[in-house]
Amino acid sequence: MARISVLGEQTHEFDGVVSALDVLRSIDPRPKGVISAKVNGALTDLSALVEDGSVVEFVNGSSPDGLSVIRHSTAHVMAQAVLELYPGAKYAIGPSIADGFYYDFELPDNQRFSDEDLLRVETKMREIISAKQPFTREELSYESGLEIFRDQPFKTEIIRQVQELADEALAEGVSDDGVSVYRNADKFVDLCKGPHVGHTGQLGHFKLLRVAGAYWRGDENKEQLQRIYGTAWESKAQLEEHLNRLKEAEKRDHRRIGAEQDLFHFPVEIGGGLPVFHPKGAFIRYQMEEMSRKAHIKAGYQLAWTPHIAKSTLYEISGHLGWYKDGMYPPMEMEGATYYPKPMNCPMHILIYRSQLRSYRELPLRLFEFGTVYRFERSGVLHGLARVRGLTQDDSHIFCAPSQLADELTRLLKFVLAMLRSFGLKDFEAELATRPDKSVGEDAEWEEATSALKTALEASGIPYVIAEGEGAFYAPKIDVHLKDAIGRRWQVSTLQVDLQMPQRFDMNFVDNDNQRRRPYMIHRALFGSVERFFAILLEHYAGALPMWLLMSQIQVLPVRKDHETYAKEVVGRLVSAGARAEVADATEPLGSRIRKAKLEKTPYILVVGDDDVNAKTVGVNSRGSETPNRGVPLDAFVESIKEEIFPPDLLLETES
RNA sequence: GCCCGAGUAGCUCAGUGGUAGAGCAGCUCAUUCGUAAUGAGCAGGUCAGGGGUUCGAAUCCCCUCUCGGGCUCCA
Repeated sequence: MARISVLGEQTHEFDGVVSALDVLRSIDPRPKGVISAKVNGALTDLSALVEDGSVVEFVNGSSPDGLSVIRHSTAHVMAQAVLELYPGAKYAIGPSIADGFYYDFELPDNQRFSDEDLLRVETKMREIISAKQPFTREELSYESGLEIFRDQPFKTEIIRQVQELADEALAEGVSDDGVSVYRNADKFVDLCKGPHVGHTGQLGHFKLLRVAGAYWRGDENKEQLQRIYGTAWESKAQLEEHLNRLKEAEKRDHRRIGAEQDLFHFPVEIGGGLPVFHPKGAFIRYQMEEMSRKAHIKAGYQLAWTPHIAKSTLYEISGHLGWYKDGMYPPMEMEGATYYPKPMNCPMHILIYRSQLRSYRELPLRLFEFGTVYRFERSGVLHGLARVRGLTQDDSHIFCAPSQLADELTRLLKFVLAMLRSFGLKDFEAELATRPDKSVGEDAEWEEATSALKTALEASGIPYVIAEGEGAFYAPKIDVHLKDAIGRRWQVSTLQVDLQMPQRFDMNFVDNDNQRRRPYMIHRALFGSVERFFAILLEHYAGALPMWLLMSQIQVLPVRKDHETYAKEVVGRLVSAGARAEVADATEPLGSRIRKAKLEKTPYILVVGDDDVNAKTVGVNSRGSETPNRGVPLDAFVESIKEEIFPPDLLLETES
């Protein structure tokens, strides 16, 4: 007799041994969509036996756990297909990942996958899927495992490393008692912890996406394997939706929009990762920066300005030459001194602080600068504006008394979120990154700084997770992530409590008891880098940026040449109301000019013809709307756009 | 940096060993039009660069550069 509770239902009783599947069938003779089970909270095969007294929960293919099982099983099918097509291929690991899966291979004779090969692999996978091969689990000793995989160096390496890599190996199917493997129909066996779907027929809504290189165990000193990425879903509809999302993401690619809208480019003559901004792009930057500067000044920051290069001494004191020399541009020699392009602004801001004796009355002292820094990024990591070699940080350094730390961080995080929200971004998550293994400083300091960051996070009300050991070597930090319009996460702002620089630069202030004390230092980038934030905005808005950022907000289109006088009058009204508007001369047909203006994503296209000249009206085409709104009185239109032509007023938002 | 892929007009692309092509964009002229492409003409190329094979190379081979997808890295 076995008594099994089903989550959300009553307890069932069975004679003898039962599997999760038996339990499921006792509830529903023809269950649909269930592909896995959780027994006492642990994800397991439906075929797994369930002990007396267990609590069982069934996992649907559309749930996150269910999708992960489908993806992992699809990865196995892919490995089976590759091994059949390439006898002698070595296979490494094949986990499920966000939206899909991958599997790493080493093909015999140094063969490489091509895009056509992916189609062949897909075809083979579909054969395996139609064959409805069952996934069967076996538990083996280490010795049997090593025997089965004697020709598979990656598998045997995983098994052998069980002692020193116990945790990692656990995820690959190695446990203290031995190893588990999964077989499909005697044709394929893989070292695997599971669970899997019952048989391959439960799979099928997948697509192989691309082939890429990947290092064995993620170590660039080890061999490079070939990785195939794929995506897999429970239903055809979900798969198609995902493929559409990928297409949508491609359309939103900021590099594509940047070219289409003539915003920026990367001249080869200048070098990789070094963008130039064209007039329209530069105007957007200008608006971003001006809005930000004004907000900072209102929020009690003082502006700073610092040069682009400095003597090596500065970076010896700051420690950058010790920790990050590889990421710095190489030095220049001049008159016996060695200069480096700056990789960070903080040492220079510290020198401003240190230029005089500071009183506790001056604290918190908040310095702010759009500081351009240069970092040597390896060629393969460059990615449009999102990863460049010359970037402008909206960088601030706040120096405060220890007692002010928690309040200052709370205030700062609120400011950061208000600024991000004023760009129309709404969905935030944060990570609190704690002390890494490779770090400097006293435990007590780390403890204090980390707890101050936590206080700020709690006060902000945004969700956060702890990223254990992910802090910088000198500081715990908060990283703010945002979700864009199509659900992608981007890391933007970072707040760090520096435990090193104040000591390295021997900073101090005179406290109210006339004693000299060490100030605390907070580093903060809000956009992160202006370039990257620019890219995020372009992708979030799919190129249709908020009106206040744009150089051209309104285009006025006279129907015929003889309407141009009135069109100019309209532009005059708009400009005196503070908008940026221009006339598109009637040299081309109206339809053609409308099309052009719409492709440029102009927020408002005003068409003026005979009726409008007589009635002092405009025909309004709003961005995103298909149908024009004709005969709008000019005064009413000007009134309606009064808000959106100007940058949002951040101070109002921070106070509310 | 490493693996794979791709570079043809400003952009999107066709051209697989035999005279370098189209559409859009640009320029000129004509057209004056009420909501997503008016017409005609002109101009535009070291086929990424270099080397090789060949009677002949955009096309085949080698090297380099740049870009893309990943990996590693990201103060």
